[in-house]
Amino acid sequence: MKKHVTLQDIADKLNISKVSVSKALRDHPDISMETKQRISAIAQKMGYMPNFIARNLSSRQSNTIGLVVPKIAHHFFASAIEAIYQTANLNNYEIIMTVSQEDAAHEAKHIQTLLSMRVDGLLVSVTEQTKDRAIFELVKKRGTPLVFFDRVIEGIGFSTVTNDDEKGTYLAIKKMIQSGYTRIAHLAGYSHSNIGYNRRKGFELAAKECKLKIPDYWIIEGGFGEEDGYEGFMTLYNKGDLPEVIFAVTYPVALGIQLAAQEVGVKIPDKLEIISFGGSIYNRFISPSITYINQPINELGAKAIELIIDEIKNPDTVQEQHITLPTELIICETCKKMIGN
Amino acid sequence: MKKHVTLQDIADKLNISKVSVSKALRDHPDISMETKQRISAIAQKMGYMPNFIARNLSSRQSNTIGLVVPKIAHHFFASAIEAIYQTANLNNYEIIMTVSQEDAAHEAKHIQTLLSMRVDGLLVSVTEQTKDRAIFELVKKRGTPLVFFDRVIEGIGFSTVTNDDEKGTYLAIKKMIQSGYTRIAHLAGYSHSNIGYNRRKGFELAAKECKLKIPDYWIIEGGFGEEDGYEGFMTLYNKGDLPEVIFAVTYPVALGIQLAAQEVGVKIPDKLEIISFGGSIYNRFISPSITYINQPINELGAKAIELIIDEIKNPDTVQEQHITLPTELIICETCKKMIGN
DNA sequence: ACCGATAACTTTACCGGTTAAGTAAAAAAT
DNA sequence: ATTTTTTACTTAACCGGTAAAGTTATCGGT
Repeated sequence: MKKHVTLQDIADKLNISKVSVSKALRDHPDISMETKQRISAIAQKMGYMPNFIARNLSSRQSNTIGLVVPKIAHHFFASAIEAIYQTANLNNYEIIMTVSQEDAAHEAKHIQTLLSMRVDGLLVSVTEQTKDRAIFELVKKRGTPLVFFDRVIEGIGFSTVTNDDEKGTYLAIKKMIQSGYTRIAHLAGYSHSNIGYNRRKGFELAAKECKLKIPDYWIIEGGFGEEDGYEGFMTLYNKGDLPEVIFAVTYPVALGIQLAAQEVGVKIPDKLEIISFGGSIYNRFISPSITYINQPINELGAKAIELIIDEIKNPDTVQEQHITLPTELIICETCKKMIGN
Repeated sequence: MKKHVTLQDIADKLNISKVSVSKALRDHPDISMETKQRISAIAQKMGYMPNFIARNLSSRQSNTIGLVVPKIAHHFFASAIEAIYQTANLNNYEIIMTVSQEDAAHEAKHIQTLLSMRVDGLLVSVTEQTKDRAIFELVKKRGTPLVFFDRVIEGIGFSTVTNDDEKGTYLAIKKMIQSGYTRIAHLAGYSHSNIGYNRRKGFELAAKECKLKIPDYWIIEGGFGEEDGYEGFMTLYNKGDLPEVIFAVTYPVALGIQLAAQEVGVKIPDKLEIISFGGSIYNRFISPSITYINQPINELGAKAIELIIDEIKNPDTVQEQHITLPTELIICETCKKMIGN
C-alpha cells in the first residue's frame, strides 16, 4: 500500500526543483546532460512511474483514443478491434474501448464517458439502431476529432472508413447472374444503416443492369445478426417460393439462414445456396463453406486509426475524408456455378 | 474548438464558489435543495461534463479497471470480454482493455501503462508464454488489486477465477473411457500454464483410474492455437500410430486438428474423433460438430469482475480467493459412443 | 437570553504533473 | 571591457477537480 513515487520525491533526493526533474525525464533541452543522467538513474532506482492522470490534466491531452463498437463476439469486430489496438500501439496511443451492445442509448452514454475522460479522439462504428445523431453533433461542437468506420453516419462532417459495400456487392452479384443464377433473394439488414443501404443498392444495381426482375418479397429488411438471418429465411420459406440463392448482408445472417434451412430440411447447397458479405475464420470449417465477399478488415482498422491520429495531430489542416476499401469475392463451396467465371 | 465548461464557469454564473457547485453536483448534504436545483439546471444548460481526469487526480481513484487479455479474436476471450464489460458497466466501472497478443513483453508493458493510468484494479489472463512474474510482483508491491482469470499465475497472492479444468477433463475422459474408447491422445498445450497443466492432469488421472495406458508420444505439448493443433496432429500422424480420439486442450487446437486431418485425408469422425476443452458459437455449424467441455464463460467473466471490485472496495478485509467454476460436457457429432452413457 | 448545534456556504490546500516567466552565472559578441 | 546571449535552473501559476477546515446566520434547547 506504499505511496507512489512523485517528481517531488526525486527532486528532494537531489535537492533540485521538481520542474527540473520533469524536464529531465522528458529530455527537455533546458537540462544538462549530466543532471539528466543523475535524475534518470535515481528515478529508475526509486521505481518512478509517471502519473498519466496528472500529466494529462496539465498537458490537456491524453494520448488516448476512445473506441466504440456495437459488439465484439463477432468475427468482423473482433478482428477490426485487434487491428485497431495493434496500429494504435505502434503509434503510441492507448485505446479505451467501450461496447454498445447494439444499443443506441449505451452508445451515447459511452461517448459521453469517453469525452469526460478527455480522449484525444473517437473511433466509432454505430449500432444497428442508431438514428439519433444528437450525440455526434455534440462531439462535433466540442471539437473532438471522430472517425467512423464500417458503420457510419454521414452528414455531420466526420471522416469515414468503409468497405466498398456497393461496388463489392455489385460485382459479386453481377458475376453470379452471369454465371446463370436468376432466382436471387436478399436478406438486406436495415437500410437506415450505410452497410445495409449500400449493399442493397449494389445488389439492386446488378439485378437492374442484368435485367433481372427480383420480386419485392425477396428483399427482406432486418438486422445484422444470426437471429435476423434465421427469421428472414423463415419468412422466405413460408412464402412457399424459395430462391436458388440468398445474398446475406452479413456473415452472421448467412449462418442464421443455414440454421433455419437445416431446421426445415432445406438442403444447402443442393436446394439453396448462400452468399454473404463478409466471412469468418471459421468459414473453412463449415460445410458447406459459404462463398463470401471478403472485407479488408485489418486495413480498415489500421486506416481508421491512422485517420484519427492524423486529425488529432493536425486539427486545423485536416479535412473530412471518405475512404473506401476494396473487397474481394472468395468462392467457396456454395455458389458452385460461379467457379471459373 | 470551444473550451470545456468547468465548475468555475458555473460558479461564476451564479456568484457562488466552485466548491459549492462541485458539492451540489455530487449531491453533498452541505448544499440546500434549492441551490442544488439551480446549479444542476445551469450545469445542464451550459452542457457541463465533468472532467474525469481532474476528478481522478484529486480523488485518487479512477473507477476504472484495467483488463489484459492475450487475444480477442477467439471465441473464449471475445465472450469473456463481453461479459466483463457488461458486469463492469452494471457496477459503474469503466474497463480499459489492452491486448498482449500472447507476448509476455507486451503484457508487462501494458500493465505498466495501466498502473500509470492509476486504474483501481487489474484483471489479467496471462499469455501462453508468461513465465517471468516480476511485473506481477511489482503490482503486488504497489498494492494495486489484481485478479487473474482463466490463465493464472499462482503463488503471488492474487485471487484467481478459473474453470474446473482438472475435474471437468477428468469427468469427460472417464466417461469417454467407460463408453469404450481406449486409444486416446492429448494435444496438451503448455504445461507451464495452469490450463495446460490442469487439463492434462485431469486427463492422466482419468486414464490412470481406468487403468488405461497412454503412450508418452500420445501426449504432445504445444501452444493453445490453431497452428498448434495442426502441428500436433501432424506429429501424431507421422508416427504412424493414430489414436481413435484426440483430446484437444482448446477449441482452436481442435480446429487445427480437423484442418490437418482433412489435409491428409483422415476422415473425421470415421477414422478419428475429437473432443475439446471449450467450444465456440460456430461449433454447431461445423461438421462434424465437435464434442466439447463447455466453459461457463459469462459466469467466469462476471465473477472475475465481482472479485476485483470487492477487492477495490475492501482493500483491508478481503483475502486471496481461488474460485473454480464447474464445466459441463456437451456431446455433439464426434465421440458418438458416449451418447447415452 | 445565552449556548451549542446545525445548515449552507466559502476559503485554503492539494492531487502530480506541465507551461510560462523569471534569474544568476558563464559564454559569446562587439 | 561591456553588452548580449546562452545555459541550466528555479519560481509561480495553472489544469479542474476534491477534501478539509473555516465562517456566518439561524435555530432549538434550557
